[in-house]
Amino acid sequence: MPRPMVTLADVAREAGVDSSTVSRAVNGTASLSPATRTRVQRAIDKLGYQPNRAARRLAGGRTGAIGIVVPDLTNPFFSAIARGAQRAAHEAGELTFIADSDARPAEELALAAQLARDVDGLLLCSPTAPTRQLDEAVRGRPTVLVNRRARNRPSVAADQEQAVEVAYRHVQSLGHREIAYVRGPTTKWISTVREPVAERLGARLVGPFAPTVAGGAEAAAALDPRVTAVITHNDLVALGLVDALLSSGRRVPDDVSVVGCDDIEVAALVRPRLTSVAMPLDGLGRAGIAVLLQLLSPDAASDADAGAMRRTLPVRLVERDSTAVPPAPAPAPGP
Amino acid sequence: MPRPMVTLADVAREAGVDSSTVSRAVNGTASLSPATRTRVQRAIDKLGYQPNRAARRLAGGRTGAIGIVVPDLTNPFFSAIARGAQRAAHEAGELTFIADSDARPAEELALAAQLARDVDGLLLCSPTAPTRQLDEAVRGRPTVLVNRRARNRPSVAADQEQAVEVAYRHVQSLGHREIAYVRGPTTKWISTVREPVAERLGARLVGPFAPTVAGGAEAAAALDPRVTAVITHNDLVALGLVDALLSSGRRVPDDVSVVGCDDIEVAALVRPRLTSVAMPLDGLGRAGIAVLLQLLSPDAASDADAGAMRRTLPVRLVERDSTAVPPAPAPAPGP
DNA sequence: CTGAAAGCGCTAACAA
DNA sequence: TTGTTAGCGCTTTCAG
Repeated sequence: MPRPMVTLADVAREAGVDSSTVSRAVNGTASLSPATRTRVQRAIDKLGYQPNRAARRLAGGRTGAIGIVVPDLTNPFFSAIARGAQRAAHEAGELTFIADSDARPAEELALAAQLARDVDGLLLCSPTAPTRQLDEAVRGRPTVLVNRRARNRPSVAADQEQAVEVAYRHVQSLGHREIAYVRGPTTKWISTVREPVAERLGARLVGPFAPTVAGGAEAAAALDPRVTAVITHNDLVALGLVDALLSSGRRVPDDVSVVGCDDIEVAALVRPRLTSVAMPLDGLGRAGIAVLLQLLSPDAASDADAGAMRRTLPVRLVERDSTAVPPAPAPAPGP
Repeated sequence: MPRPMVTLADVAREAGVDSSTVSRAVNGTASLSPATRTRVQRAIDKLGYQPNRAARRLAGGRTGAIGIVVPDLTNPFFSAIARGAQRAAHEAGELTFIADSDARPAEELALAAQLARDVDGLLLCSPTAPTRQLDEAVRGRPTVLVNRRARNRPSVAADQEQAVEVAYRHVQSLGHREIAYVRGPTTKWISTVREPVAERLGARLVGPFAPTVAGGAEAAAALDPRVTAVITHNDLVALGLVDALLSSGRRVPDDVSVVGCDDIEVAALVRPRLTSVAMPLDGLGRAGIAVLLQLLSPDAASDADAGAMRRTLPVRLVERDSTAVPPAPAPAPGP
């Protein structure tokens, strides 16, 4: 039988004090005499009191919960970020609610809006909706963007410019000259920073394609045959690309080298093992929570400072078996 | 600027009725005259009213939220179930909160207990804590177990006996005679039903090992060299096993055939493509929500009926490249 | 069919 | 340092 819930009033009665005193004891809102403090604590322990989140929120207090919105939990990229965030939050004593927007901007906004009413702060992972609309959805709740930047809003992201550069330099140093970059969804922030870099470096852009295994297969079909090295939007695309390439009789890395992005777990499991640019997934989640907690802290930074709260995490190339020196060029016409 | 929240009272004022009337209109709790109904609806639309979940819960009503607890979101098995569940819930107009227990029973109980206070019902995926403790944690909130059974409690699960059988029959029909089953964690419900079946069929049990890629690698080392076919606890184990086998110079499927379980997405991406027993992941999530919604419905089944609410979903073998006929046996000593 | 009124459990002034 | 007093927004008797 579900025992009746223990309330503040119950504890107060047990301890022989007023419920507001118990509240203060629980929240550390004011200083109490050591005597009552221990008396209250004993009552709490005896009764097994647990604060009621709904009541707290209704009364305008903190709930101790953080909301996390991700586009797709089945994407290892996001589940890794979510896991890192959740762990960091729990270590700080905060509960997390995760919600999956199914990569639909409307859903993303709806979820953010819903969650915003029930939690103290929000972590929005790779949100695609316009900043303006995001603002409206969260209605002033402290929010940090993960893997996306926006003017004057707290955010944490991996160094995307570095990601492209490190991948490009790698294949370039191997001797490749015809290098392609497979574009992901154009609306993503990540694309807007990567693609100019890729272009400047001299890569030829192909796509855009969906950031999925299926997208990678499509990209394979669209690839110029002269290209000997490909850098992809993410590992999923790389996986689909490699798979399609192999199926069509081309060898990896003998005929074409492939570099993925994100270094998700399976990258190390497939054959050939995928060379990939490792993103600090766990770190992104943790850093996101760290920033959010700071925003939430009583001595909260002013709104002005909040804009300055951006964190950029470095990436790292993990070299495996999907990259090698380019095939010998067709013999040039004799002199 | 975050506009002030629109409340029932605001709507009531706008419509010229009492707030209780608006409440009734919103919840369909009682019959209203068509006239007021439309008047209220118009006011709601005009003001953009959204019910406040915390207030609802505090007042003892439904919140329209469902909690989902999974052991590990980075495990594709669970993220697929969670996705299915979330979609089904959203289609029914329910919000979902997902929490990851990090595969720790204590955490699992804590999360269930926390969530139980904020949602209408719970979906517990592959919970490992004892039934008694789970009961205590959810405190009478409608709860359905996914991928785990317990006496007299609503649950949905894949047909695990069939899973072992179908895998075993497959390699057996290929001609294998020395067949091993790699055990997962012994405390899992799934293990308690599968292992007796495997044993009865004639498989030799090895393990237990962790249900991870690393566990698979360990299993490879522990494998009797005479074994020509292996059925694993899940695909992750199969992946690790295959990888270790290949690294140690044995060929798959030429020397040893491997059958995974769950048919997670990467099973089709690795080389050799993994033969696997597909579990109805999306279906499990959806079925779980379906049962839960039924439990939640006003004409809720009595507790007695609840125990009868179990659903078993069929599995299906997906044959790929990791299984083949066994290698020719070493020539027997001549007659 | 609809209004009035009493809380749900908690926090936050405001007094004392 | 502690008690008193209002609500937070909503559901739900109980009248009418």
